[in-house]
Amino acid sequence: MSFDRAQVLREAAALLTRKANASMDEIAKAAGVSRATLHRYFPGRDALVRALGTLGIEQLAERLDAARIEEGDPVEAVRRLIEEAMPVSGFLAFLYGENQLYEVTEIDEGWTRIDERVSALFRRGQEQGLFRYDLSPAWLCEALYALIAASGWCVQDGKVASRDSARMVGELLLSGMLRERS
Amino acid sequence: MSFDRAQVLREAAALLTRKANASMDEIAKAAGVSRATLHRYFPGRDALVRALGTLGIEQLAERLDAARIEEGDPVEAVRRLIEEAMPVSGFLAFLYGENQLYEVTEIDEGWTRIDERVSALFRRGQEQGLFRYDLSPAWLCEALYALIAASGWCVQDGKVASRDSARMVGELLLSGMLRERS
DNA sequence: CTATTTTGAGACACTCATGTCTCGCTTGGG
DNA sequence: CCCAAGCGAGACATGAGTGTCTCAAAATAG
Repeated sequence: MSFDRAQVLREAAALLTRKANASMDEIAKAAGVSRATLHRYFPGRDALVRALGTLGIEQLAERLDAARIEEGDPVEAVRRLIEEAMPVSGFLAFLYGENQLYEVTEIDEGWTRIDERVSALFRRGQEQGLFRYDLSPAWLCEALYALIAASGWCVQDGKVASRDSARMVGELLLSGMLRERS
Repeated sequence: MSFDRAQVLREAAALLTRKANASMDEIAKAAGVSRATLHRYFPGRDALVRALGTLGIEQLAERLDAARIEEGDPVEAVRRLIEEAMPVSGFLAFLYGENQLYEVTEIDEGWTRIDERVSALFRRGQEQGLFRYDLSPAWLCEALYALIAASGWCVQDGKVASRDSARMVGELLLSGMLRERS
């Protein structure tokens, strides 16, 4: 039985999302490895959480690349971004609550880079006259994260179907909850 | 120096929002009381967190009453709700991340009651043809909480001005980020 | 002013998560 | 088949957080 680093990190993220202060023993059990082995690869809780943080950043950055948010129509770019980010919504929900991670410069810088890319998208949409000017890119950025995390929560809770989650987030963020005035 | 229960709970919530696993000693220091006194009124961490949970529920319920969400135009009711809930956004952000609280039946039931009231508001708006039918009340409910919590986070971070936060949430939730089609 | 109550500071033992170690077993390559 | 490497299980000490207690100081009531 070889050590699957990615699998362990996935299980750890899933558990820590549900139970923020789970012990290393619980994490090891959930990941299907012994506490000793877990400690061999992640020497200490900080190392594990930091690895989760950097992995989350990397995955999110990859999704931003895959969504090509710097290209084409901003509205469509936002929809692509949401569609791509939805599979990592669980991860994002975890990172969102682990506010101690922002004290790690490496992770804080990673978030700053991502924030800049997403904010640039919103700014581009504003400059093209598509997005409202009275909602700042920084706020839209945070709102996007919050809605994606919330949708991940809802899916995990059975309140929203998995295949609907991207549309729910996209429609609400872009068009709001009011009916179209025809 | 008398023991101000409400003040202690406020300080505890503020600290625990920033640092989820602060020690009882840190909480006591932040609240300006000794660890012994803190322990006299809240015998154990669970008791403190549970008190925070029930207080949050109570305050939120009071805000729902103050906003009179069962009366008048649903759109205006949503705006009133957001306006009223904003002062407790810090509390809500804390409760949102403390997922262990949902294991306490008392608190879980409190959330269920609040969810029902808010969902009823959204359903009423839908039945009056004001709100979109393709976004479920349950999802709108969660989205509202997420946006309020996110705005509280933004205000605390200096990304959004305090007096703008209610408008930011209300406009985004109701009308979305797209410019009006004129 | 005196008596009662309440609070703060600290000591103490206890629990639990953690870090580290050893040893036996399984797995896979030679 | 044998051997090296990796993993699991568990023991052990350590440290941080916690619950409980005592006693003196401070606040409050009478």
